[in-house]
Amino acid sequence: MSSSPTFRRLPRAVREQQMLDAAVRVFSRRGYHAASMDDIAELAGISKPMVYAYLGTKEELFVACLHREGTRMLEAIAGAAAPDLPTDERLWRGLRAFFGFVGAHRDGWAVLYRQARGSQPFAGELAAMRTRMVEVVAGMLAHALRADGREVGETDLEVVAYALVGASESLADWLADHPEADPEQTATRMMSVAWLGAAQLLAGTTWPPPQV
Amino acid sequence: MSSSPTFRRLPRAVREQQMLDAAVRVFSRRGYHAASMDDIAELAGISKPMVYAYLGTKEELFVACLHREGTRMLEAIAGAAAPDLPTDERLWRGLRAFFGFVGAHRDGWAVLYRQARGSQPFAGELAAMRTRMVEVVAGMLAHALRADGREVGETDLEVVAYALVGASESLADWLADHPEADPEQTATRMMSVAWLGAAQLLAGTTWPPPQV
Amino acid sequence: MSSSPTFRRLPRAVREQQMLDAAVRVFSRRGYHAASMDDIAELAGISKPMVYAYLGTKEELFVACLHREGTRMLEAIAGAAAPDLPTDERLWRGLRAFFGFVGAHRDGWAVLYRQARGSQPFAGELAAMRTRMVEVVAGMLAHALRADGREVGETDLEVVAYALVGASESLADWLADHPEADPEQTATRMMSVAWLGAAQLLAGTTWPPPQV
Amino acid sequence: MSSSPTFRRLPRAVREQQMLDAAVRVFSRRGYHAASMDDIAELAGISKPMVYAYLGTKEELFVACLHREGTRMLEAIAGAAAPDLPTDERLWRGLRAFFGFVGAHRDGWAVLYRQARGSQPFAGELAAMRTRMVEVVAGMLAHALRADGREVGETDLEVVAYALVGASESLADWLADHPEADPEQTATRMMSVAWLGAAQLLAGTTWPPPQV
DNA sequence: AATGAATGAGATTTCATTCAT
DNA sequence: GATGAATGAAATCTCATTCAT
Repeated sequence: MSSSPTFRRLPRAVREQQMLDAAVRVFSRRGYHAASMDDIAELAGISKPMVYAYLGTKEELFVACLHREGTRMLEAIAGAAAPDLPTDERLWRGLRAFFGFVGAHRDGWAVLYRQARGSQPFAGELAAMRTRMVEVVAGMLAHALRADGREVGETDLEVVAYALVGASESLADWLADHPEADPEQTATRMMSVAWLGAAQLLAGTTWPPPQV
Repeated sequence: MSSSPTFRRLPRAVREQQMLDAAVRVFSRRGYHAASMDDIAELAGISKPMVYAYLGTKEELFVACLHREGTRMLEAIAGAAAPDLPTDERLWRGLRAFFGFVGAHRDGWAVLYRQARGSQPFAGELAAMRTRMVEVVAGMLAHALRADGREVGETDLEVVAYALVGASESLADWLADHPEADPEQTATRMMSVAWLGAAQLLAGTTWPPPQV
Repeated sequence: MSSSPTFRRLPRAVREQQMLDAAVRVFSRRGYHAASMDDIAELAGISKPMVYAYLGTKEELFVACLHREGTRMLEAIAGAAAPDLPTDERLWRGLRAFFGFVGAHRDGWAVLYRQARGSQPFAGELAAMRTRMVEVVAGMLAHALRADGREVGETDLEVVAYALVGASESLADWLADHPEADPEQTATRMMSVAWLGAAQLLAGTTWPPPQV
Repeated sequence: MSSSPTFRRLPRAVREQQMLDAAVRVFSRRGYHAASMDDIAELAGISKPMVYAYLGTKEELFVACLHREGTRMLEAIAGAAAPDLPTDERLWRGLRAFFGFVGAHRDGWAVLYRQARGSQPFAGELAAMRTRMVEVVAGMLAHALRADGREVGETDLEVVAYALVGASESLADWLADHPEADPEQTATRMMSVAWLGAAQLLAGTTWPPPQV
């Protein structure tokens, strides 16, 4: 009897995933503040004290969501942009993976990320993820530069990467607001802007053009 | 005597500005939810009921802040980017004005804007401002294209503008997080990416390169 | 110039009536508590401090409304039920006047009265009005009795009068809730119950019938 | 030990009754608006959030009180007025039960009922209870009529029932204001008026008498 | 392991009411 | 006489969080 086929006492790891699933949904739909721990516990089909026991405070719970979804997204991107490909191909595949992910998990990353921006409590986690993201992009660019025998200041690199990441996020929003749009085509458009702009920049072309 | 130096009973318009000033500061520093109406009233040197009487609900108050700061910023940009200049010059001056504004009002627009993203109640106001912004940028690009005798689909234009706006917002964040950074130089960097990328794109170059 | 044909500075009495008109309307429509002094002042086309200066506190203002409307109603009844008529005729005319008044001033009587019931602050005024009312009815009954050479205990008289007044009030509510109903017919129905019941009672018939 | 005499953590049903008891008292004594949720919670010996958790909004709480007390009273009346008794006996027992109930629970039904009248939010509940009450009375009258082979229009019946209910309520008020009065005697007085009046009316006697 | 019961603390909002001009 | 400006005080409601079973 205790070993009934419908498990009540699930192993901890499974329960935690259920809770995170519920939390991501509720946070996404209602926003961080409007979401209540009651809502989350109810959607997870579990009592509130369990949520606290397993995942801690509301803030900690949100960070956990952020972490899981962010990691999933980074993995999707990293898995697509294999390091042995040429840089433009890597960038392209990375962007495609990014927009694909955003399109597929409308509940997930992008929404959480938007919630987190501008809320001090999450600055730490946010900064960490952004850094990981920027590092990936900057890494690609640096690799291309080195292959080309060129050198660029670190700050320059960071800023460019930042701009690319920001542009992508912005288009992710645009995509979220235009459900009929095609993620693939959006990725193509972003790639055009990014690649052409970044390529030129890294090739040494600058603005304003050198005054003769 | 009648013009006593300690003013009580100020006219409505003055008080409203004081309140908005206070509200912008508090919202920026603590975030929308953590900010309390008590805090705002206290900083404005007035009692809470006055805030409600003049500016309405907390939500309405935030929208009012958003509106005032956004309008100020748009005016700063529009004032800098005179329509009779060449496009690259307009874009450059616009960006310089934008980053200058963000650098000078670190409490203002950019932070509020971040708060508002992802909060449904502000979606309307936000969309309106983003639209105004995108229109300005898209207008510049379209002008340049037409002057060049080229034609580009409206969606393409919108997406590119979106990407540029997003990239700029992202760098504004970066600027806010790096107080030692120079707004002017940040503008230059952004201009490089934007102009070179957009210019190429609009010039007809696309990615991927046509396969031979 | 000061004697412009459109009077701004109205004599006090007129202003007070305007305010009372506005107050009766607002109290009736929204209920005592939901009605705000702002609403009343606005509808009266005057500033709030004037309301306070002329008619005092919100509570006092409500009592003033109650008083004015109640007096009007009592006058209407008293005017209809001339003391030199036979008792049944007086009662009938009184009831007809009462239901006519209620039908005509649905805002005034019914709602004000309903508001006031059960609110301690107005118990005093209310009790006074009910007493006046009960006295009138009891007076009619006593007159009829005396004319008939019969005597009835004072408490009995009061209680019967109370019951009649209560029944009338109840039908007044019913009338207020059934706008299609005819006040005159309602008065007739009430008269039937009242007269037949009271008449029998006063005639010496009682319930239960004397056990043989 | 487990059944410690100082109970904390009572089961929900018990706490709900405690809260309703407290709410009825506070609402009765202070009136709906003057009553604060703090007062009620304190009298119930519990914290405010529990009241909200179990019984909802202040409005809902008041409706719950109304419902409980109204049901109790109707049950007291229905239990006393057994359907197999002759009509006058049923009416008499019903009235006695009514005045007995009102006399015993001076805090309860009658006072709440008065609060509710004229407040829109409670119109629904109120109408329902009044309807139940009127139906009971009208049922008695209709039964008597049918037994007598007579027929009366439905509206007539409703109006008469209304008048009787109103008269009873009014005497209930009178009883509440005269603590020394005897409920039983008050019931007798009401019965006299009601029965004699209604009996005559239903017997076909009307007012005015047919003009010869 | 799991949960119903319970609460401290604080937020927004609304009014009646009064200065000061 | 008349009013815009201003506020003290309070009420409702919600939540994250924790006992005790």
